[in-house]
Amino acid sequence: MPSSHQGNVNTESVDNYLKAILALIGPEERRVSSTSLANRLGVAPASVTNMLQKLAASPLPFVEYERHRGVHLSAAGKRRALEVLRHHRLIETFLYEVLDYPLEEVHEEAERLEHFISERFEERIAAKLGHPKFDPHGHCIPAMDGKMPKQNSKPLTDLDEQGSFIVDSVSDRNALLLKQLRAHGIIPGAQLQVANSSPDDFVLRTGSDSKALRLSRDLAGAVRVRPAH
Amino acid sequence: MPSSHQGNVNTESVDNYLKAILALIGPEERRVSSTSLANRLGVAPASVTNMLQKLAASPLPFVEYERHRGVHLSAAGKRRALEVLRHHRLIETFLYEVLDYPLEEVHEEAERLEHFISERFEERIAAKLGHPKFDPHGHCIPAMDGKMPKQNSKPLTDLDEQGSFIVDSVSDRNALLLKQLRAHGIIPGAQLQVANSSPDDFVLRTGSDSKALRLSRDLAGAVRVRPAH
DNA sequence: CTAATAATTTAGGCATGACTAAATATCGTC
DNA sequence: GACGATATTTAGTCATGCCTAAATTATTAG
Repeated sequence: MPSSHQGNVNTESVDNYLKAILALIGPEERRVSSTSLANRLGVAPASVTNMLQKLAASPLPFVEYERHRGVHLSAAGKRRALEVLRHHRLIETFLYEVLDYPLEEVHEEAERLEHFISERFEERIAAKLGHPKFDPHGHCIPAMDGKMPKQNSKPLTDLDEQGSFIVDSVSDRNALLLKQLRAHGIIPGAQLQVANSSPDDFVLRTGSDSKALRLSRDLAGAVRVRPAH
Repeated sequence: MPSSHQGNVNTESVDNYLKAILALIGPEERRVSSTSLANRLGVAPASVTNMLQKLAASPLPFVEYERHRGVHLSAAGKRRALEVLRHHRLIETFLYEVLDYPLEEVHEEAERLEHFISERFEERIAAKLGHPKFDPHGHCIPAMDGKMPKQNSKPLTDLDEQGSFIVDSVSDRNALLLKQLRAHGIIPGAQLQVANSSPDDFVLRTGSDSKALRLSRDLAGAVRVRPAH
């Protein structure tokens, strides 16, 4: 029987649903549709409905769900999702800093291990790393109480103006893109001079290199930046 | 669908069966009974039969099994069992050396994580630790090719003679006993002067302490020693 | 060598979490 | 406001890995 804290079942699968919902609600906390969850999780829409019904039916449920109206996290669900996200990002940081993983490989390993580490493991790697605030992709690591500072970065594909920016974060969802970005020196903290931005090509220059780069939309879409103050 | 290398299914559960069989066959490689497996794994005997039949029926099976005659590992099964054991012991060493876990807590965490780490993780922690040969309980860590040097230690409860011994290893199966042993300075490498050995009490003196200790059979049974050369 | 006991296997179920196919709701457009 | 497209849910299956109860096979004592 899988572990539970309060009537809730707490499996790897449930964790993944909660994480996916957290990722999809966005800062405005919209309700999330079954289809978008199914896409994100790589399962059939019917499987999503099934799981959501199960989650919503437990006492102290992790989600609020009404049929045909999408789903949204309860306080307990958000707490759990943030805990798993904290695990994920701490593990990524640990793999990168302590075990010298290449950036593009930390995500997959963290994705597996995040479900199985103990509170002690979490605490120990956090201590070893000096309680980091950001993972190696530049994503913020939720504090133990679930607090996350709000984000003031924008996708590189959404800029209104040209100018000087700092790479805030890079997406961890595609190892290949990540490797290419890294090869161009585009990692969190890097400085970018963003020039022309046509809908399909993003032209810029990095701090380290004097010749201009041209990024595909895919590549640029994996980068978030903030103004170089 | 769970990962597989060669027709074999490769789940946490399967790993645990293989590890348990490996532990129970002993150095003489006896066949293992369903009941002993059931006891070790904490499942019903019928569940064991079920699993063994499934394992034996796959192409390139992990086990050889004939009904009513016990089970034994195939070459592939032994390879897999040793790989998981290597994971387990490397993780224990890592938790102890790098994350400063107390000795008696490494086992439980390793037991969970051993099933989910990648080859890369295994390789990286091994490198970080300088390719250790022994885990913090004093157990030998199988090499990548599965080789294990043979053991020349004996249970403290099985000694023929009194005299001077070195603690070879301590059992990891009971955290409480382990903590008590540690409190008495009985950890791998410690020197022991073994005196009287009645069937129920084991009297000895450690290198570090001048007054004699009296260990219960339970406690003594968790210790293996070798002659102080 | 047989009978009782112990070990093992068979049979039938259950929960989890996926799937497909079919039914039903909702939405956007005319 | 109705209709077709799309999204969602229902219904029915399946594999995994566990369970209990009942049947069967082995072992041991007399």
